[in-house]
Amino acid sequence: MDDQSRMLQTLAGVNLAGHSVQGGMALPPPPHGHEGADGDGRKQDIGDILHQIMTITDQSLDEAQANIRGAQEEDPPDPQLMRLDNMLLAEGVSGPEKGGGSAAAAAAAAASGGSSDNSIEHSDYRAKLTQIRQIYHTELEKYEQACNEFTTHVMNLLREQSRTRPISPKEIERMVGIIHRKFSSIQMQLKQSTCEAVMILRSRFLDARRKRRNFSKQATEILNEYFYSHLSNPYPSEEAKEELAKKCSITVSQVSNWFGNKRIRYKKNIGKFQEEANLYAAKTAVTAAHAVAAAVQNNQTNSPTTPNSGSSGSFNLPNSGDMFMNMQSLNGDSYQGSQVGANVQSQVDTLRHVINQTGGYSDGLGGNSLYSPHNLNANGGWQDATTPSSVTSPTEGPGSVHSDTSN
DNA sequence: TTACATGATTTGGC
DNA sequence: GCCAAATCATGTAA
Repeated sequence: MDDQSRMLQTLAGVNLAGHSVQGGMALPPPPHGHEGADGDGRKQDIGDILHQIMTITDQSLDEAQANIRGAQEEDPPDPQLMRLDNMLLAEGVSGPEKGGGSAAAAAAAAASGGSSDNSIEHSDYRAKLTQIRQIYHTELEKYEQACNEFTTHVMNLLREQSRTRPISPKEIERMVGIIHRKFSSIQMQLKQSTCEAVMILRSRFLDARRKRRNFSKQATEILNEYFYSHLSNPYPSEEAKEELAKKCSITVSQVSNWFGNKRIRYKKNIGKFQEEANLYAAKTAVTAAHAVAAAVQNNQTNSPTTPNSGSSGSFNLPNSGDMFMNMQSLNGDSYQGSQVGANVQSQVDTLRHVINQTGGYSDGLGGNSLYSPHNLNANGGWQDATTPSSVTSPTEGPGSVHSDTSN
């Protein structure tokens, strides 16, 4: 295996099929349509070349060279080479360097939801891709230089030979053509190896991204707090999702996934989540109680005769959702326990939950009947919840009875 | 090793 | 495009 291949493979973390090495030069297996070009084959080719050099006749070398160049320019591009070139261009290995990496990196970033939480992985990916790119260009340059040097060397030999015996331009063309083909095949192998390395790096990078990682405790706590304090309507708006994503250092789609999973799993087994619900309810109850007390006091101050809507009544307040949205938009952090006072709906949820917990069970259903039946309709949907779309449009609150709940 | 928890993906409905 | 539901795949604790 040659140094270049080894380097690329090390970067990609794999062992590609071994390639023969001679004199530090990569000796790849032939691309399709080329005959054997392994180590022995190459030796044979060089033998042929030397043999041809010895039999070259006295002709105009300059003219021959011109013919060679012309012939090369007219040669149709190898389709496989074109594919490789396109791939390398697309991956950002060849062509102008793109800012910070490649199309693949950009695609990977897009796949991640564009968040910054994977920036470390991105920079790692980009660093490795840059290394591959550097190796590729270094090797390519080396090959081109070697090709030119060797061609010049051969041409010089031919010049010398032409003094003693006739050399036909056709033979010169043929010989130089052999040299170029040989170097082209080496270049092709370099491109193949580079493509492989990039593909492996990319797949590894994407695989790593696909790997499931549990969210941090703090993130789970924040999400749970929001969920249980919005149990009547656990459909965070886009803004709330973004806020949660920011707080939890995850992507918005991860927040969506989390809520999707949470809703379905909660609904499937409310009893199992009861303890967790109690925990978060208790956690936020104190804050909520303080906030409600403050609100009550405020109401008494401003309007002592305001009828008490009561906790059970406020649960169905048509505008409770509006209040939540408005308050949330004011501070943007209303879902946090410390600031849950801003979220009247969540306060009500929490208090209802605690009240239900302490108030005992009305039937034999145990904890399961506590307050989820108020939230889940017969079809399993969140009865009091507005439709997800209405969540983002705070013109209606959860209390405004919808018949089009999701299920 | 196993069972369970959990994040991600897929599928189908709307 | 968002959701519910089912499912997959991996992390984790016993």
